[in-house]
Amino acid sequence: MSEAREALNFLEHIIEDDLENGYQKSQLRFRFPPEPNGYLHIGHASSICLNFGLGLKYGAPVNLRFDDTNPAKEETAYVEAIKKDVKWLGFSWDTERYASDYFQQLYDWAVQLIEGGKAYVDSQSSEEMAEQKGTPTEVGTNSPFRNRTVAENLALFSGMKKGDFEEGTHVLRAKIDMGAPNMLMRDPIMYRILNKAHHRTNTDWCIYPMYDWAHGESDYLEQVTHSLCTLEFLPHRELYDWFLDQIYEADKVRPKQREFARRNLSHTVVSKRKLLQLVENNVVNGWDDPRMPTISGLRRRGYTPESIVAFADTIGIAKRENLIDVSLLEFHVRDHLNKIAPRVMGVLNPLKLVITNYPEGKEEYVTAENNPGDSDAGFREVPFSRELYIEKEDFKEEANRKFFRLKLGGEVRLKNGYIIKAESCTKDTEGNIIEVQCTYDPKSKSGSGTEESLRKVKGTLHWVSISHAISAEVRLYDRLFTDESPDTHKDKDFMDFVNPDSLQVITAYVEPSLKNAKEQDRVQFQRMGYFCVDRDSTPDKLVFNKTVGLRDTWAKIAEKA
RNA sequence: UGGCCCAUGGUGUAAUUGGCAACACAGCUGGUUUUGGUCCAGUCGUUCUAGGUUCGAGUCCUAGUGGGCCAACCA
Repeated sequence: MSEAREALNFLEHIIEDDLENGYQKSQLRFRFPPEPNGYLHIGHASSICLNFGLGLKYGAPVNLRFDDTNPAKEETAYVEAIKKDVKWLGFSWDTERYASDYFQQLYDWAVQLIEGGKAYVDSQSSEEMAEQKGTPTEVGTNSPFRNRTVAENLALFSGMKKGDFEEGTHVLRAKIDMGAPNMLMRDPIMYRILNKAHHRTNTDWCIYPMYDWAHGESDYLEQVTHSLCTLEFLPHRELYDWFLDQIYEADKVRPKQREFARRNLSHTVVSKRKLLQLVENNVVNGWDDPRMPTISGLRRRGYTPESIVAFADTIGIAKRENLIDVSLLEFHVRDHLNKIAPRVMGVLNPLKLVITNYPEGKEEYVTAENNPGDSDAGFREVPFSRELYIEKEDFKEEANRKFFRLKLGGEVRLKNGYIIKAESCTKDTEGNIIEVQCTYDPKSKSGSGTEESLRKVKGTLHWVSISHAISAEVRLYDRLFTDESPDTHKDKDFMDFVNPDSLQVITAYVEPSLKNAKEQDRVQFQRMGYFCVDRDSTPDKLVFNKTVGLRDTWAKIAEKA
């Protein structure tokens, strides 16, 4: 059997090369390293799928490491939320680590650097240091403290650790090259004084390592082989390697940082800072608002983890800039929900329909298929009566041939029920249609096997029996931003593009089988879309979120006309 | 006035590493359908430009063009 060669992304090619050049497969190790300063979003999901996917592919462990080197912004609540999201996506980490686990080791290594003349304590203000840093086109100048003696540096650094100094008075810097073309190599800061309690180490420390000093060394301590991050860290790689050079021992695995392009989703923003802004300005109702591109928001919206993983697999990973259309994400959630979501009937925008020749007071049950694509899904009974609600958009007094719905004198089938014919309608004083009167063919009942029941009519409408229906709050969502790339405009702030109509709350009428629906239950309201039960739902009041609509060919036809 | 990264259909990614440019989505046509859904069949369309190396270039080289990143005691 010949097998087509599997398509690899560029990171997999790098790993395959490493495997050929001496790495043992058993040495492979990855990590997902979020900072616990916010909630994970769809971009992180992509990174999670990448790292954990690589782990699965190569049978390699993947650590979940919290990059918690800045106590000013980090909280335990975020740690818990992040763990929940990773688990929900279906991944398991090998060990749970924290950069803060390594504070002592990092400190000891820093002392070693000082002793080797590779680091010094600078006692200038940040403004002074920024000035000496130069610009991308101009070299920097050395700090007047650059040549402090080892003894002096050691004493000062130890004083910093003991809390002898105020914040901002001293920092520890690596002694590299103020003339380096790479700005990050111009004597980068390794430690700063921060009199803040850390969510894990509390007040044990008042000096904290910077990202660059902590990250690579953490990778090294965990013996991570491939440290994957986004492209904006590319210039950090030289520094990552320089720091590793200072402590690397030849018998250990030497981690390598490699960079990939961040995935950008259209009509949203994926930046913790900007998402936080949306939350703080009450543009949305919290991090898990169903309009948010956060994993918690997508979960509440009704997305399945499977659909998010499938999305991440489809878009792949590369180094070029990208803007992925959110409709691809929507495709994947439809694709999955189509397979698993039970079909039910719900009328979102009700119009009363009276069947004039149906006996008053009569009620009967019709049999409905739970999922036409899944023969194991079974059937249920739905109550039918003389007075029903249908969708307002499904009736017009007159319409052309393309309108496969109800019009005066026209026939249509009520899903799982009877064929009806619209006879007349009633309007209010403003001319709005408020009721439609129709007649039904008693012999046309679905599944009855009669000749009439087998008749083909062009349209099929969903409906609910008014006296049996349950009213429910339904939250409809539109794109959060009107622009496909709201945060890429130089002259405008992304907040200028917030869609004022991104949330619409309506009262809908749903079939009684939904009475005991539980939070997170996902259903398809036939012909309308996929919906899930929100956590605001109570036994007395059902609340649904619209996850995504069905593919809507009719909308395109209507648009053309 | 510097260094580095990137460029493949409308979108996102592939291309057996120099050998017939493919997959998914979107679009369009038709078929099936008691969801204008699903499913099925078909179809449209691509290597930024100019040189060079080569029997052969999306892939290698040079130049150009376009886009991005880099001057936080953030990560």
